[in-house]
Amino acid sequence: MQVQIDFSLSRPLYQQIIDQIKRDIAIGRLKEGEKLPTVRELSVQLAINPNTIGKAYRQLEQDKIIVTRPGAGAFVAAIGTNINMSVRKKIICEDLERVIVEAIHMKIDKETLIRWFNERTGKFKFSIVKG
Amino acid sequence: MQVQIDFSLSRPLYQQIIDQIKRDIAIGRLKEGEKLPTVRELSVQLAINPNTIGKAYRQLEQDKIIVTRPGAGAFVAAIGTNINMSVRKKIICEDLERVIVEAIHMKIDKETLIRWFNERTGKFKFSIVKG
DNA sequence: TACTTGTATTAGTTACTATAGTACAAGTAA
DNA sequence: TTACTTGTACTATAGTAACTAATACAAGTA
Repeated sequence: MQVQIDFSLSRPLYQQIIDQIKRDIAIGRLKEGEKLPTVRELSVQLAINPNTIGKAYRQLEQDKIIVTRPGAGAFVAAIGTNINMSVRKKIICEDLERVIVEAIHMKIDKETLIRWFNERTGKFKFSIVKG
Repeated sequence: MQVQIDFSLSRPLYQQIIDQIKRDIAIGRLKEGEKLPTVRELSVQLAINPNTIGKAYRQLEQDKIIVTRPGAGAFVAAIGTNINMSVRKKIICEDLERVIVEAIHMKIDKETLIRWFNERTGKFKFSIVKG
């Protein structure tokens, strides 16, 4: 696994780590059961305090993105959620609307935005369609 | 104009104000040249410190979303940007990817996400297509 | 002239981020 | 068992952002 940290970004370091691990899973680069680097390994590799890596792992564990076992390490969990569907829709749609608003103020026309969206969705590994 | 603040959200108050004004413009509810509530009016209406409203207005002014004139008030500016197209694409696409990653971890399938996206784009007023 | 409006400044509180150092329970491997 | 590794927990500290508070000021309005 390869994690890239950008100290110039305002986004917190622990959040950048979470972002990239979730992205690697979503893109299929990290698969269920695969072992993640240890907290101490990553802290050396990225020259970041171990507590910061630990915070990221703890958050990922809480969100059921990974499963950790002290002594063994951290492993990618199966993708899943027990959040109510209407809540999930609310969260995702609010995020989508925020991007749309941003695009409009950047004078991006509708067709361009839709094209970009379709280009991006193609890069990821979605769950199997229900039914 | 009607602004709703949710103190329970972690999103900063000044950011919520910015979000809503930008959204109202993008949705066509606020039109170019229209006068916004005064800093003091909003601070009373929302029971928020005037400095917080001022911070939101200053940010909007800097982003050229509104034009302010001390003594007169704040007014909606024309939608526009001087940001390079490749930079705009980078920003928007990173935002889109973050939503897609989130959706995948919430086990939303591709077709559903695309449907939601199309539903949302229909609600907004995009710029005229170039060319 | 009297008033309104956005902006600027200083100060204080709270929360978050990141670092530092230490300790511990659970799993691994000899 | 023993020695080691791993994620977690804890305390402490420094820096930054968000918010509030109070005041002042320049520019526009009536």
